[in-house]
Amino acid sequence: MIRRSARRMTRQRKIVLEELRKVTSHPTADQLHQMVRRRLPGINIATVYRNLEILTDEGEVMKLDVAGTQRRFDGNALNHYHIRCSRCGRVDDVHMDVVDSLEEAAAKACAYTVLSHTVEFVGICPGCRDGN
Amino acid sequence: MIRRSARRMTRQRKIVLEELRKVTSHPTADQLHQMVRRRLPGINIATVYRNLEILTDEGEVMKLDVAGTQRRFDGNALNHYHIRCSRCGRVDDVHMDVVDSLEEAAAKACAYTVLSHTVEFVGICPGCRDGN
DNA sequence: TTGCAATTGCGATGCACTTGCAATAAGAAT
DNA sequence: ATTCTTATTGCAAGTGCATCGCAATTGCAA
Repeated sequence: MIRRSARRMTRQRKIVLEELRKVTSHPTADQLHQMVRRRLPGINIATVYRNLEILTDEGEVMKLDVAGTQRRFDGNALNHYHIRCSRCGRVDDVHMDVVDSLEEAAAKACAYTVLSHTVEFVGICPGCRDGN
Repeated sequence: MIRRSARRMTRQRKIVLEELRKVTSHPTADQLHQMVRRRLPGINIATVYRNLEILTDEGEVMKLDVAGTQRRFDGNALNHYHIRCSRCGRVDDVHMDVVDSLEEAAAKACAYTVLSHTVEFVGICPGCRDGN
């Protein structure tokens, strides 16, 4: 019988999750590493990556593979849309309804079994637009 | 006066574009490199990358920065949606209408100037589903 | 034909992420 | 509490994709 290995709630994993949940920004792994380091100075970046992978796997957090740039992470695992600033790379949530009907439309339009969808908007953030 | 440098249609650039237009798949840079190499054995991968960058810039082709995987390229620069197989990584077009109203909704829901959007579906392709 | 900047090929480099491995430490069993 | 198993960690080295510096080449306008 295939048994998935028991997960342990290590200090590292706990703090990675706490710090990610604490912010509404979408930090990259190394930004989060900096944040976590303030509470756990010795933690290694590889550990942060490994835990983010596991937490994503468990559905606790969300991995954002945003267009061609560095991966970012989101403490909110519910599907929601994002917008990325094409000038500074910043990523924000877009507080609009998720359009689940897109998936039905896609299912009709291709031969795949559709599982999920993501929407990414690209634009200019207020900071960049208003010149800073 | 700022003058963007004059572009030259080199043999390399021409063939990169032709090969990419020739297929409906969404090759990665190195897949395209292989294809181009059959006609131009000496071409370097860096040249392929540079040309894809320039052609994207000119709106001739589209760069697909698909979720966390290797970058892919699309000979069709008009906005359309894609679906990625979560098992094999293959990417296909989804022949459904582009929902431009998403951008209006996003504009209302955040403070950005919205420029564009992309939708990516994730699913299981027929080949993987039907067991191969 | 000439001049020259855009482009190429090549190797080196960068960057983000992953992995192998020995040491450490959760947390279940005793 | 103590023991035991094995998941997890820190570290360093490794990967893979993409980019860069530079000298040589080549479009192409004059």
